[in-house]
Amino acid sequence: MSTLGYALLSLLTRGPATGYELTRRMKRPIGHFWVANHSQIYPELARLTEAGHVEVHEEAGPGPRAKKTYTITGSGRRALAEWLPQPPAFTPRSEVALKAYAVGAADPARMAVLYEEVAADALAKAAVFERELGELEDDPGHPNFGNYAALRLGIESQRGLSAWASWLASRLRKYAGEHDGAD
Amino acid sequence: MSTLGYALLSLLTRGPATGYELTRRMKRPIGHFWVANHSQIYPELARLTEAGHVEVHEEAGPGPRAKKTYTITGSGRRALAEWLPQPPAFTPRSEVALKAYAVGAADPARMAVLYEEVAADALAKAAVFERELGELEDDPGHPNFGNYAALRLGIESQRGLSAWASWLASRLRKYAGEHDGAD
DNA sequence: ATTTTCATGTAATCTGTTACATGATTAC
DNA sequence: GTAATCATGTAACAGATTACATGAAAAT
Repeated sequence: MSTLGYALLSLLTRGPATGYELTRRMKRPIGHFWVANHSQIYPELARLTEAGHVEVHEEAGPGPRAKKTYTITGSGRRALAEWLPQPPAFTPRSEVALKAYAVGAADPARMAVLYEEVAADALAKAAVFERELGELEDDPGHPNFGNYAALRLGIESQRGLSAWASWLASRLRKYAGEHDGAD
Repeated sequence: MSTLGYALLSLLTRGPATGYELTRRMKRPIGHFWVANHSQIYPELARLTEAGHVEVHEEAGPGPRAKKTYTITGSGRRALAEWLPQPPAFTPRSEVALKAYAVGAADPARMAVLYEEVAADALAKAAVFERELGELEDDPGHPNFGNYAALRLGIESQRGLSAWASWLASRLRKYAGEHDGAD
């Protein structure tokens, strides 16, 4: 099964939902860490249904097609519980880091502006996460502890990114100041 | 142009290379932040050549085909210099965070083991980056400053990840201790 | 009246992974 | 002699993005 399948099962542990609702749930807070759009979600839900990991309840919908509400099954819960403790796959693909690697190929003053923006954006994101965190409990027994744990990772990451971007921006600013007009 | 194209141009700012060599250069240190395999790289080099961003020099190769050495052109440098200061795209897709979000659906003792491993792996990675950093200069004027900057981001990220994973592991350990046998 | 929300799907395209395929040279 | 390294490609498949397509109900 694909990671998206597990992501949908994870969302369905919070309660039954339609494909439309899952598309929205993919945004807050899980969308900060995993994104998918409806054109990916609908076919994946069909696959999960065929595999017996979810069950569908159909009703008359607002549009031309039936509204389908999905519920996670025992088989779905078991599949999720087996996948979770396995070492997470990590495919490094960070455009921020890639641009840093190539930073010498661009104008340092312009790159300083970029990293000042990156630092500010990261702090703003951290603040958003912080606000969301305030509504949750730091208790592994609470059903929303997963949201809490994921948000804490987000805050940690964004703060680290902001600190790094500030450092790089100041280095580039200083260098640009020392070398402008002279080259 | 795709991000992979810019990644290859970035590598070529460090000097001419064959597709084979670029495949290896994609590993240390850039591969910590951006990965690609040769089956992606060869067609992309053909596209870059057609676009005029790189130039090819052909020689007799060890195998049945000619060995091709690629050099970045002025057009390639310009394309790279224009791309770099633009806000980096960020597609959140973190399996670690996704698993944290669903942590309540698995056995807490097993998940504690997972996050202890994640914490240890992250520290090990940070140590590798640290060693690579030792050979580089903290000076924007130095041609390898990009490597330095990227590695510092890697160290920052891995340390943050490790701290977070340790926190989560201890929370889960404590919870598992309080609740084992009782459920 | 127009826009947003709810609701579901398909098609085309792009990107990325895994596997297949060839063959010389060098190291063990 | 066997394995690793150097070197380049293609094909099949999987995963993700953008665009196309429909239509009711509610809000502005």
